[in-house]
Amino acid sequence: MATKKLNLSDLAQLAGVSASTASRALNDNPLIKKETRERIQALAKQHHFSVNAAASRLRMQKTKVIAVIINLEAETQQSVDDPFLLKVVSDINRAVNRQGYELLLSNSFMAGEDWHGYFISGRRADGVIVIGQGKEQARIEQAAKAGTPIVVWGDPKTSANYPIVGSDNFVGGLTATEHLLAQGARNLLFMGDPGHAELGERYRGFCQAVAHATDAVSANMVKIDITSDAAYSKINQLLREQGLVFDGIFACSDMVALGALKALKERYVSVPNDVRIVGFDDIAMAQISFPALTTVKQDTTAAADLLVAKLLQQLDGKQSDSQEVASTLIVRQSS
Amino acid sequence: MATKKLNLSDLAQLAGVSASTASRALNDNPLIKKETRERIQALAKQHHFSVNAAASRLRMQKTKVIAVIINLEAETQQSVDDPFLLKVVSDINRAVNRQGYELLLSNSFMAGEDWHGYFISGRRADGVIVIGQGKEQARIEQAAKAGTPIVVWGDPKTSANYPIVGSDNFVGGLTATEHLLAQGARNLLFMGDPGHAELGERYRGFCQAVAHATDAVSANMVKIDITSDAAYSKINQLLREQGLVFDGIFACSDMVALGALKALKERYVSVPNDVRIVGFDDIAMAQISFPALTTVKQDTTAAADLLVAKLLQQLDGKQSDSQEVASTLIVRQSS
DNA sequence: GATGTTAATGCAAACGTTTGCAATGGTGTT
DNA sequence: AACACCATTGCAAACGTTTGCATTAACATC
Repeated sequence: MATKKLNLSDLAQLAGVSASTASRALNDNPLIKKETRERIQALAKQHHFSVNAAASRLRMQKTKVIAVIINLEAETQQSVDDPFLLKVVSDINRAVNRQGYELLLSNSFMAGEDWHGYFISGRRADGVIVIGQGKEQARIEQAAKAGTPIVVWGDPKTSANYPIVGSDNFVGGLTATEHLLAQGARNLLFMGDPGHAELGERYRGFCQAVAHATDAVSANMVKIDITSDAAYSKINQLLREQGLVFDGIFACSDMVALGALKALKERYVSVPNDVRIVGFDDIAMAQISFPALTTVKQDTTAAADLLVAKLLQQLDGKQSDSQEVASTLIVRQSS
Repeated sequence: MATKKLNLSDLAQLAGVSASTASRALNDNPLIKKETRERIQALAKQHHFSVNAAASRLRMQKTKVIAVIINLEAETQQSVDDPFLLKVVSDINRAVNRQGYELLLSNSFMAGEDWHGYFISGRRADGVIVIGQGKEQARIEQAAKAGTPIVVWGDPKTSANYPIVGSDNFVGGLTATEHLLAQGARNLLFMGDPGHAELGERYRGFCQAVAHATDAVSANMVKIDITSDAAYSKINQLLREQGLVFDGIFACSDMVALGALKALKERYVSVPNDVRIVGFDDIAMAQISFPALTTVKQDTTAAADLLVAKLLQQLDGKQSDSQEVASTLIVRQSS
């Protein structure tokens, strides 16, 4: 049990200096004589002193905190545990820490409508990273307009008054679909929800590949939630009602792909012989599934670094724009 | 673009009252006449005013923030993206928010050695939730001894000076193994790392089931990292060097189980006919894998609520003890 | 020896809230 | 009419830093 709360003045007194000297010493300010600095720092360590962040933030007008908002529309229970989302959070956490910032994990529930008010005016964070554009960007736009330093993980093609970092979803969808065609699929199925910005781009890529195909190709789209459950039931329903009317699936996410895969395997449809499947994201499960899943890998690590870098730029008053990170097709056994 | 930073005094001036009245009004203090309160609250909303959290925390000596530390020893890149860990974080986030607290996501890197100094003395959080006991509990113990309000997700059987919430890993391991035996397995394999507190308990359950078996049973343990990759290579190695010397696997986590499953399928070992597999955690993938994975489900939602409740109790000065949450065997096709 | 120069440190204000206590005005009681 | 009482509001201090400016001491310059 600590005896009492030790503050900067107490520490200064112990060292026989003033609070200002102690403060400067702890911040390695060269104004203070080197040996004094080291003596005070040693004393601080010895007494387990640490600066009161609340006081420091109040005085400095900056928090050294970055808020991360997981931006899901319906906050559907399922999509929250999509491993991909959480991978993104994890990578951002790393990137944020590396820059000496802390990560405040938030969601629509806590932050409410007025992000600028809550985070920035409320001095809870210096900037905001939003994961997922969602279907409506009103709140993001409003926050940006209010002057919030903000960056978004989403589809960089979207024109916006804030920078967006994400994969080239169009090209990703295009190459995935071209791959399906090259593997001999002629009756394609897109599974996902094109109303969602990023998924819409993937669908556009899908359509373009189909349109430019040399052979006759049929293409369908089924709009489903981005969960493996939804994909599983949908495929079951299709097989039941229409039989095997497709021989290639481009799933908007790996979770969707894996749900579809399971339904097919249960009905003894051979993958990749009867149906070829390509997913998106390259979550850990993709290479562990059987057959291993062909997918479009998103470079979340690079993206996280970019997101943080662009946010810090804004904190420095500089402008920054949207940027794409590479997405690469990883061919495995499912196609 | 907001005109200028609006503070409480400004708002008070706009309302024609003093800052103290405004403060009380915003906090719904019944000292203030109801209509005055509502007038000020409306004014605050209208002007997008929000309280400066830094100042408030400084004055109140509490932050309304809870820090969550993901406590991985080697911080192995792999285990960080175990979906289960992130599911726990996600559930805790929900529970924390529900109690009106915010979640500061941290890790060993930021927090350093002295958790009490960093979080509590540093006024970054009011309490700490640690995910994972790890192999050495020195830092947790030290923080608890220093008076940090702290709770841990881990194995509740461990005796400690801080409350631990987690599944009954022993019983979980026991029932999983009994199930394997009941399904006819006689040559069992435990995959995991018993040096890890929770996994050690699961292994103890495993051993007990083996010891109490009526038939002659062989049991082996392979110590591996808790990743699907490690499991995959290990099973491959075993098959190559020794052939199929087991007919039942109890994997310490679903990720490990799925890695093993893949290796078996690739070598045309039939699951569950030749080998039965049981995992642990019940991550989303467990029911999507093929065959669907039998596993021991951990009730992370209930655990998260408990963790937060116990932490808040400590903030109220009350003591709280370790507690187990139910773990239930979910039988699927892999056994 | 007076003066300018530099290095090191201290003083005091400011950041924006919250809250104990005092003050005000109105109402009811005797 | 004097008093007590209550409801409502304001005053001012305190939370613990950081930093512009003033201060001090030491030392070199002319």
